[in-house]
Formats: sequence, C-alpha cells, structure tokens
Amino acid sequence: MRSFAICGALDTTELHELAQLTRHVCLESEATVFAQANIATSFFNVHEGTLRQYKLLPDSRRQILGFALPGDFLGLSSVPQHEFSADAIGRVALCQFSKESFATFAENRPRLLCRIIEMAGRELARAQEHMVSLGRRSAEEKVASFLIGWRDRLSGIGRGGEILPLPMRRLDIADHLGLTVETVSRTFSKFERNGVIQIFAGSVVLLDVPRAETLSGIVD
Amino acid sequence: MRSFAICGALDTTELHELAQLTRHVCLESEATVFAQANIATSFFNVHEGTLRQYKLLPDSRRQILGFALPGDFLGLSSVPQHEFSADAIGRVALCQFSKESFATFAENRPRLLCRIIEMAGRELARAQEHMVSLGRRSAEEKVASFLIGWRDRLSGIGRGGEILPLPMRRLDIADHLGLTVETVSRTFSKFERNGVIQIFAGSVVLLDVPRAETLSGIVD
DNA sequence: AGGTGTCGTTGATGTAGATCAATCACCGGA
DNA sequence: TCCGGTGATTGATCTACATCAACGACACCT
Repeated sequence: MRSFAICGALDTTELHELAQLTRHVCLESEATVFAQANIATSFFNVHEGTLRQYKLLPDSRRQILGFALPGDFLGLSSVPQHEFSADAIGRVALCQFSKESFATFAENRPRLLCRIIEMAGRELARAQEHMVSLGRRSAEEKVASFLIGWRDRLSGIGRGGEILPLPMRRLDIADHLGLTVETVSRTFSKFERNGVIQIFAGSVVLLDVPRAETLSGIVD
Repeated sequence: MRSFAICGALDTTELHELAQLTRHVCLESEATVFAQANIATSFFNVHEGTLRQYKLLPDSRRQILGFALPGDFLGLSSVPQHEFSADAIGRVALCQFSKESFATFAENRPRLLCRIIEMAGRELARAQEHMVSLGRRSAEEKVASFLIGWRDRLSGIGRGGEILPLPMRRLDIADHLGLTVETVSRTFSKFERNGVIQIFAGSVVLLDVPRAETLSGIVD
C-alpha cells in the first residue's frame, strides 16, 4: 500500500479502512485493464509495472495518451464510460477499488479530495506538455523530449539510474508521439550515431543529457 | 455569479460567503490574464467571453491548449507557477479569487471539492481528445472535429444556434490544431466549396453536420 | 481620400515524415 | 534443428502539409 500515491493524505486508521476496499490484481503482459466506452465500475492504482493508455479511431489509428507508472491513478473519469483503453506492458500489479465504495470513502475526507485534485492537476499538466510535443515539435524534438520526460518521471518515483528502461515497443512510442515506427527507429539510430544515446534491447543509456535537452527544444 | 460552474455545489449562505472573496475583472481584447512561469496567486472563473490558453516554445512556436468559455475555471495548477499563458480574445469578464483564500474556503467543503474534481476530469478528457487530433488526425479531420467540438461546447453552455461564432483568428485555430494558417484557410475554403460550411467574418454556418462528422473521423 | 497594418485567401514550390518494401535478429514451438 | 511470427532497422519513394510569396478586403488613422 505504501506506493499508493494518495496515501499521504490518510492516517493509519483510514489506511486500514481503505485497505478493506482494495482488491489486489495481477495482470499478464498485454492484458486489458479496461476498454474505451466500457462502463467504468472501478478505479485502479498502479502498484507495479507499466501500462499504456490509449484511444482508438474507428479505422484503428491509435493515440497513446500516456504511460502509467507505479503510483498513478487510473480511471478518474467524469462520465460513466471509460474515455480510453488501458492495457499492460509486461506484468502489472494493480489495486482495484469499486468506484462506488471509493466515492463513499472519499466523500467526507477533504484532505484526500485535495490530494486527488493535486494529482489530476499534475496529470493535466503532463497532457498539456504533451500537446506541445504533438502539435509543435519535430520528430527529433518529440523523441528527445520523450526520453527526457520519461527519465524524469522514473526518477520521480525513485527508479532513476544510468540505464533508462523502455518497456514499451517502438510502435508504442510512435503512437504516443504521433509518428510512425520507422521514424522513431530512425531517430533513435541517429541519436546513437551522434553519441546522444546508446541503444539496448528494452532500454537506452542517455550518454549526453545536455545535448538531448537541447534537441528536445526545452532550451534555446 | 450564477454562471459560475462550481456554484451548484454551494448553498445560498456559502454562495454569499464566496462572493466576499470574489473580485470582478474586465479585460480588453488581447489582454493577458497570466503568463507562463509567473507565480500563480489567483484562480479565475470565466464569466463572459473567450480566452486562449497556450504554451510557447523558446523559439516562439505556440501551442494553443484550448479556448476557455464562460463557466470554465482557470489556473488550477499543482505547482506554484502557471504552466501556460492565458489571454483574452475580445472583451472578457472574469471572477478572480486569491488562491489562498479560495483554498481556505474550499478546504472543508467536500461537495465543492468533488465538483472541482469533476471539472478537472472533464478538462482532462478534452485534453485527451485533443491529443488524438494532434497526433493522429489529418488536417481536414482536425478542422472538422474542431468545428464539431466547438459547436458542442457552445451548445453545452446554452450558446448553440444556427451560426457558429469563431471569435479567434485563423492563426489561433492553426496553433490549436498543430497546422499553419494557410492550411487552416485552405481547409475552410475546401469545406465551403463542398457545401459543408459557409464562411462569414467571425463565424461559420455548419450546412452539413453529418458530413462534417464524417470528415472529423468520429464516425467510420 | 489616401496610407498603413492586420487578417484571410490563394498559388508555387520545398521537405519532413509517411508509406512501401526488404532484411535481420530473436524467440518459442514442432 | 528448422520454421513461422514479431519487432527493429534501413533504404527508396511518395505526399500531405509547410514554406515562401503575392494579393485583396477591411479597419483605423490623419
């Protein structure tokens, strides 16, 4: 439970009470947590692993909205149906709450509600930053800022380190950045040729962070 | 005050109390409400008019995140600085609250907090839908889905009607959709040629909504 | 009325990234 | 061991949209 990001807003008694409402779920790779347009009956909290959250167009084009990591909240929706789909990249452990019982629990706990607002704000900020990438950055800038952003998120949950794991496939990165696999692959190769990164199976090493930051268009 | 979207969560006494914290502000066209990276000291609620919310890259590329309309909340941020800039498109009337005093007021009013969570969820959903446009839709689809979405938002606040006002300039639409002015203009012209819309200064009429919906890629 | 600035539109041309296609590495199963 | 499937990479070609350029319609000022 200690990885549950909203727990900071709860005391020991409350934590115990919340634990009563929690169901622990483990998912195999590629398993679906929920699908777009399904009725949302549960919230989820990521305990371990990585998920992709995505929307599909009728002709099966896909936009990956983001990747969820431990501590992230899933299914916070203002409408009864899920607005997007979510599935597991590799094995994933989740905490599941019924929407109803969680709502009852949270209803009269302002500190918890404030924490949720704060998390929603953070998520919105990430979405906005991503809109900049999708709308106004070149392929190189998209890939570079993705790598920097991914590294920062991982360090934010204490998973920082020399090697940067990339559990998602190239196609996922492409569908996240509004590019094709080929362009993502070419950009990775180019970065490696230029000594910015080193590519391994399922991970990269950021050899030249300042360079990557420049390429990402964060700095002038 | 009645247009304040969060008011539904308050009783008459509370409304009165909140009114004490409110400062009414009027802005001329092009006036800035707040700028990216400025310290956020206030929340705003749009009372009348339209605003653009945008992020700038160092080289002055711009991504318009969205347009704010009456009832919308501005400045809900998880960090002390504003994450984006906001300025007026035409004359705008706002309600301003100091962040601090609003926080104190909201702190122990769970119903209000829930309302804010709901609004944040709605905003996040809009952002996600927009990511699909930016990442995976063609220029035509972007423009068509923008028109449909704009119409729906206006009807949602009781401003629906035959003619669809577009207070923002073509450049704003371009920076919103990740296109250039020229492409937006060409697409508008094409739609008009094909009898989908009729163009006027500052507005359009949607002549063929089903067609526009098809073009937007919402339907097959 | 003439001058100046902004905005929208249209045309000609260029290019970043998509599409099409082939190859290679890797893995799990027969 | 061979074989089929998936993912990553690279090359050749194509195209949607950007870029560059020009012009017309207004609005505002003097």
